[in-house]
Amino acid sequence: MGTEKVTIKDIAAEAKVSVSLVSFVMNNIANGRNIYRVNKDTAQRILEVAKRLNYSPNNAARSLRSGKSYSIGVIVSDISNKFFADIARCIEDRAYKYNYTVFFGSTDENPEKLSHLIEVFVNKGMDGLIIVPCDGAYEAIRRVEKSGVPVVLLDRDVPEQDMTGVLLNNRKAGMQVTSALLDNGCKKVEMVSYSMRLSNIRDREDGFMEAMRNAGHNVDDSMIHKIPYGEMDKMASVISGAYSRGVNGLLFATNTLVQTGLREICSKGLRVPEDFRIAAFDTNDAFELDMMDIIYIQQPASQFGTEVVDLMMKAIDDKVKKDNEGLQTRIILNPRLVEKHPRHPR
Amino acid sequence: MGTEKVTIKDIAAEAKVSVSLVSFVMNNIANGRNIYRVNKDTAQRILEVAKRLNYSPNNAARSLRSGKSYSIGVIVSDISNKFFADIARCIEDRAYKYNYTVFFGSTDENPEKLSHLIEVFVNKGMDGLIIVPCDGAYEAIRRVEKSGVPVVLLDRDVPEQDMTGVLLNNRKAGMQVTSALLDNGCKKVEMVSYSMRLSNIRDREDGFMEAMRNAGHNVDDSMIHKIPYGEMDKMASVISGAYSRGVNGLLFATNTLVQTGLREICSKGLRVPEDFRIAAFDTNDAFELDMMDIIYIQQPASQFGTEVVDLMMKAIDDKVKKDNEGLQTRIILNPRLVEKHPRHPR
DNA sequence: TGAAATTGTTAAAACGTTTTAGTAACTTTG
DNA sequence: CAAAGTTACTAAAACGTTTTAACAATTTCA
Repeated sequence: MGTEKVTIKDIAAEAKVSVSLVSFVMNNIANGRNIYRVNKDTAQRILEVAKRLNYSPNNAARSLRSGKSYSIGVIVSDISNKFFADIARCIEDRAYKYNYTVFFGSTDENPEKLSHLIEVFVNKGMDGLIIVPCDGAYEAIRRVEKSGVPVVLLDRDVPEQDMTGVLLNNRKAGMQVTSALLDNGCKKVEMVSYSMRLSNIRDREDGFMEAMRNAGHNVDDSMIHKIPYGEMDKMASVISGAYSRGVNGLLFATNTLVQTGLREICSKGLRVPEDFRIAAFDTNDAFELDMMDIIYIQQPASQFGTEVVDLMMKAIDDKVKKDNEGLQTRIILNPRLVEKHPRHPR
Repeated sequence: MGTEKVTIKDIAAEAKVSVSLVSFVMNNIANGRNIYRVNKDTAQRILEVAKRLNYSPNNAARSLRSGKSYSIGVIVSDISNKFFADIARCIEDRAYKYNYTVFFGSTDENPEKLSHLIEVFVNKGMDGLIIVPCDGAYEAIRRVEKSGVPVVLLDRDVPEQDMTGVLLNNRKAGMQVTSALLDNGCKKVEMVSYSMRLSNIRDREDGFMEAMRNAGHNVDDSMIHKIPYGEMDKMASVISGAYSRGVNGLLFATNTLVQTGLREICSKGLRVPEDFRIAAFDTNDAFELDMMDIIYIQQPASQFGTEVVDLMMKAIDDKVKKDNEGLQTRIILNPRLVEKHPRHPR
């Protein structure tokens, strides 16, 4: 019972041609090219038979022969984080258009996990890797790229080396969101960030500093509170410290930070926006709740997805053509500022 | 430069044996069996060489020859929904233990999309499909199962046919959460649900009705407000209707519904839990915010993941053994009630 | 002691594609 | 009208595994 798989051979028999010809037609005519000068009518006949028999190529055989897997690996820090989940879906949709499939993996900001995932994905024969770098994994990323596997960075940069990637203009975003806090009447603004050395976070911090300076504030490092990743319990003292210093505007560097920060603020019985006005980067299910009074930077998830896949396809293409050796492209996307002030703040 | 892929042939040459022997060893000895009576020492030597050369099997070749792809497809309604995202990660982790890889797809509750995904996944040669059924796609699911592809249901049942699957005891969950609302002093409780015919939602509704009856309330259908999927604008009138009728407890059937419901409640300037006490199923980033006063049913994501993958592995095994024809297993998980009442409600 | 069973190993076919190197059959050139 | 070129097609090798059938060499059995 069931799917007696129809192969290229069945089509060849049915259409009374050789398997080679069928292969040519499937690969080239179907895509608009005709570098193998096949007769128009024969090609048509083959395509018709293929459709009638409901042919679908055997991926394993195709991979084996061509050495390509028609799949890419995507390594993010946490696929269940809303920001990455949204991008993941866009990547998937875009890759589907190129007939590529996508595998996902999460590092939890752990460089060993990242190295492990790179190894697993390379061993599976992925044609390329889209990577969200984490602190301490830069060497591993450089190594796999040097070994000839196309790599495209996402969301964050790798220091001291130009690599192809798609990033947000985080500096600009940091300035925008800080200015918005100040414009909303905050006299004393501080920032809560991670201590990890990640390009996106550093750029957000720089943007914050610059906007503060531009607004005539004296700025120094003590205005940015850095929490080590995984030590969220430090948030309590950060919040109470800020409150005691009379801070009335808080900028959080990521959606995970703002989540914990808000929880802390609530559990202390403090109010938003009366005691603290809140601003953050990325989005979060909670922001959708209209009760939230918040300013945040929305990242263009679907642009991230399409651009990063397009870059990857180009990189894979260039590789088989041995073309473009050592050329890097980087795409910088623009942030979008969202201000939410519910009608009934109460 | 780089990964000159080492094959079984290289190992054979290095260890001075035939490729067949290497294959036997890799497939059987490595897994503890020795059905091919290979010499212990030879086997050891081969394994050592393999490790030294950092061998990793070519998946395409292995698939091609064996007819198995060592991959499974997972079709959920929306992979960016927190509930499914959490389960997805657990499925992935569990499948990895069996050396299987996982592909994901989202239906958005659209039966055509589901049929399409089934076709795509089957054509890709998946060894089995884990499916969250959506309304109207039951025929397609039965068909693919009949055609011989192992199918395991997740989260929801398919009516009028026993199929293998992992489900929550939604009836019990509905009773628990309704009782909790009543215990918290709600005198008049109603439910907001979807109009889709989904087993999990129907069971939750049944549980609600039963708990209400048990508590001595008169119940009828008008106490359950059914919103068509994708017509969330209907929420506004549901909320204001409930408010005008003096309802003070609301049970939402899913995390998407409660999200919209809360937004609506806030934007009307109503308060939680003073005006409405809120209860729901599934979780959500927003629930993590401690400001939320809410009662909800937590589903055991990691159990869902492990059980569903284990069932799948068994189904694939049974299939190659032509064993177990027509036998169905279903696993019913237990809900966990969470009550969150923040210390500083406002 | 000779036949039968067991152990350890290998050769070779097969899986479904892609791609190289060819070959007829025509058509164009000089 | 022969040489060169073009068009339309094919045979066959290759990709890296798994698995069947076979074969020595050794051990067990009667």
